[in-house]
Amino acid sequence: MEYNFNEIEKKWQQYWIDNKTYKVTINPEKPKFYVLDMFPYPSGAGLHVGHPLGYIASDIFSRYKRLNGFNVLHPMGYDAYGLPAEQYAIQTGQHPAITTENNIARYRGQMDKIGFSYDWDREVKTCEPDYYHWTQWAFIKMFEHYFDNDAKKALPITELVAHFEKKGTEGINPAQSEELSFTAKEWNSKSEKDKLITLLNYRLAYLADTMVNWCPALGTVLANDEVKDGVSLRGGHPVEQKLMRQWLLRVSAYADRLLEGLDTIDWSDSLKEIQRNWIGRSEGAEMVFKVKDSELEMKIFTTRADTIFGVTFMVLAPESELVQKLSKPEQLKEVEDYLEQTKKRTERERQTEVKKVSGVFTGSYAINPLSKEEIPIWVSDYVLAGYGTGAIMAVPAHDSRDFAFARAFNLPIPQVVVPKGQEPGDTSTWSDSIDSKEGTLINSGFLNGLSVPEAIEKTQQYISEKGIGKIKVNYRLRDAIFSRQRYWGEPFPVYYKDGIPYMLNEDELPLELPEVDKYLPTEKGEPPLARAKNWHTKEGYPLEVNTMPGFAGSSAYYLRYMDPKNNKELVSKEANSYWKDVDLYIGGTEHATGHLLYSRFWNKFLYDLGKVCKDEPFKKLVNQGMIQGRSNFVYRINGTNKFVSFNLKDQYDTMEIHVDVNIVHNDMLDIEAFRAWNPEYHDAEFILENGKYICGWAIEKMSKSMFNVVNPDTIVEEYGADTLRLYEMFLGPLEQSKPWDTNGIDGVHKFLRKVWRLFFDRDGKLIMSDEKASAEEFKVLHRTIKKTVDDIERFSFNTAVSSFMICINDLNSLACNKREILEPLLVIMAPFAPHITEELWQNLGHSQSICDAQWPEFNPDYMVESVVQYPVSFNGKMRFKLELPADINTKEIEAAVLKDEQAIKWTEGKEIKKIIIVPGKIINVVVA
RNA sequence: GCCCGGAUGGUGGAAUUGGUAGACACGCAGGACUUAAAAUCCUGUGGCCAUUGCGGCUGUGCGGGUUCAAUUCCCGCUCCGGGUACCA
Repeated sequence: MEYNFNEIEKKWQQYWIDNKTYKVTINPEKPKFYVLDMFPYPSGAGLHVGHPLGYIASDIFSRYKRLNGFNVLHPMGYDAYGLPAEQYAIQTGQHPAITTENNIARYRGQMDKIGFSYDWDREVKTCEPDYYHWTQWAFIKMFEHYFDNDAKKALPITELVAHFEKKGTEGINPAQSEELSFTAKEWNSKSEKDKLITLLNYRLAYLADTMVNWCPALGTVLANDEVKDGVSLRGGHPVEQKLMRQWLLRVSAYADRLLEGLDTIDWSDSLKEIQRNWIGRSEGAEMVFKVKDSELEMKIFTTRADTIFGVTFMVLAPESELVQKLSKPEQLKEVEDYLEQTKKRTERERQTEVKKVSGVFTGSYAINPLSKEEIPIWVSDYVLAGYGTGAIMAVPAHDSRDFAFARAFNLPIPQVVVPKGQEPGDTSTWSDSIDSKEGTLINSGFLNGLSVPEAIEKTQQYISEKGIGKIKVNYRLRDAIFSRQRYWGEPFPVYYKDGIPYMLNEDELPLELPEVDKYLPTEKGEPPLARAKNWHTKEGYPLEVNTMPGFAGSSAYYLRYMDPKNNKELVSKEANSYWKDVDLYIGGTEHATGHLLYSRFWNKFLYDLGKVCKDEPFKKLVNQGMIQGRSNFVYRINGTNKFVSFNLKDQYDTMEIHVDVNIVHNDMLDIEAFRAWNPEYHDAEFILENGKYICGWAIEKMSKSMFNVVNPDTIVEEYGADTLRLYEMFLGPLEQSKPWDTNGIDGVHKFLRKVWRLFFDRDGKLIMSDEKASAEEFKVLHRTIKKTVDDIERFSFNTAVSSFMICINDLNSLACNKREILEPLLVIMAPFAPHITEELWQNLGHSQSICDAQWPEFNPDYMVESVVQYPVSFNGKMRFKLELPADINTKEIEAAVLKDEQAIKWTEGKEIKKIIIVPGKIINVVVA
């Protein structure tokens, strides 16, 4: 009987379903372990071999933990809302719910064939009302809370209101959009409407007019993490800045906690670094510059207060409100022209034309609070409205942007910092600003002679005392825009009364997504939901027509898995206090600044509410690398239908053509399949080398257009799921990106057949012996157990697979068929190749699934050696090996080496200076 | 520009704490079995030199350094990948 993977895999996949092998429930008797995969967006293309890489790794870890006595939560679901389904709906008129459901079914089918140990009873789909009920619920809660900077947590907005009623804004420190200050009397005299408008300034979910990334092609706004290089991440469409009234989440309030939390979690350094950069904390000072002959003031943020004597002009962002106020009548026309001109530039142009200096003088002057000098105020788009205060003090000598600007407009460039070991220079000869992070202050009044850090300290002290400014921390992280002008997303639980937003009652949730006649904006340009009939409350108030963005549904899904059927709350106390947090999260780095930041924010908010018991949701995170495509090429001789093999192509004038990698094996073209692949090639002729047609290859992105997409189904059919699992792991380190290359897959498949033959003879008879195993056999087994444990624990699955190969090769040469050895071996291989091990396990007479077997304990006694093969080196170069008893001491080893014949040959005529002996490891003889 | 990774045979990769570089696998070459093929098994396989035997030299992107000993640590570069950017 041969290893019939098709039959075996089908059999066990059915067995696992029938026996609910992977169903998991709360069990206080056992320690919990939560292994999570980033759930997929079910696209129309189905899974390709890159997707399961992380799933296989997490599955191995889950099974490993289960065999070690843990109660393992290992769920899967779908991030089902999203743009592609809607785009498709627009084109075809098909309801996105239907295409999404179809795609999910396809994904599920593909995943089932790989033999994952998911508890499918816990499946979630973000587009189902039972699920988004809790997305909407969380939104209402955010609306009803504000962030208290002193308590460093979210508190009910009612507490803020109570404070306002008694003391106004006095003595309270809330996170806010705009710094407001009013007395209790002022608050109490506000109208109800005014109060509600004012409160939006504090709510964690709030409505505001903000500059948004508007993507005309997608007809929606996008969050910062959905935009890259001025184009949408999805589709690559241009994005422009637009002022719109939008829902936002006050993520910035949690900036400090998001930053500090990174120190407590086990994520890769690079990922933590990406998040740190994205949060972008910078300490500095906020300073006030008075405007000459005016009551107005300019507020700026700087990290380099020490360079204030080097300021020769001020710059406002074009979007700043001060621009209008500060522009003198004689300059107004010019300023307005400039604003018009910058408005026209898209974000993309603004970024690509970084070097192009532009700006306009307002006609106003500011007064340097320290030097009392009058300095001109300019407007330029190199200053961003969204960061700091939207205004800067320009220090041209020590900032390259300010330098370029000063040069372009002939503004003075005084040097104020001299780098260590240098003399003050003539700035008119400079081609760029000079670095000023270290050095000594000059031309700076009372700061002269101080070092940079001393000067920063002294200036900050001075401006605080004089009330010119204050020390301030700024963040790059901005609040997340939460509205999308699209159909296929969660509806907001919001209605409007007199233009003011109100939340639905919790008992009215979920607010289900309505049907619409078309998935397009209305004539008036309103989002698709405005087409829905009866889209208002019982009382007739209109409901919100925006929907939530993609990251809404993925921000708390890991909590829902703990208690997926609960219709009273997101997750019960009981379930949350048992499962707590995700112990291992595996997914791609592409979510570093989106999902992984938002869900940490979302979780921290729920933590503040007391709904979850952990401040950080994902204890350990591992990024799997991307699987790239490996394309194959054929070479057609120009003007013919003749194809020449790779190594002969230089002799002809050829054209490189992509060929479907599925009809190429080990770079060898299946000529018949090629002829059938495309009618154009039906009569193709070939120039072969050694009777074969060899294809060229290249590493490219896996995509349909390059014909290099490989589906897991194809591999499963040809080699089986166990081979696919082993091979994806064997390909290399999990975290590394690598091309999919099937050239080595025969090796792992051959390995599984060897395993099979250890159990069955040629006639399919089980050859299992109950004889006592030899010391040698035990040594092989226990060496493998130890290696496997070490490798799994450090996510080095590729070396674990090779240790299995070594083990099987060794047992083969020992002709070992002893139950004592093979049974534990099956258990340690089970996480990697669950089907074949189940089958063999059953053949050994077990009636229970191998999933519930016990992990064999490593016994070091079997590893003890009586002799050591010492490598003997001379001056660090290994020359020969010397077998010595393991229990002799250093002196004895030295003596043994010195009298060894080969050692004598190497030391002949030379002086032995030293002999280094690391017992059990190495001997190194140092000779002159 | 800045930050973070990485570079090892023809290929994917291994070497976990500074201690035998190239495990394991693919590919290739040769051989066994076979009428033949497939499957399977055996041998060899970093490079150069010597191959009549032992063997010798060299080698982990490049150039230095530390050390008895460096793929591993330090300094300086080159190239590749990722993140990020008029962030004041």
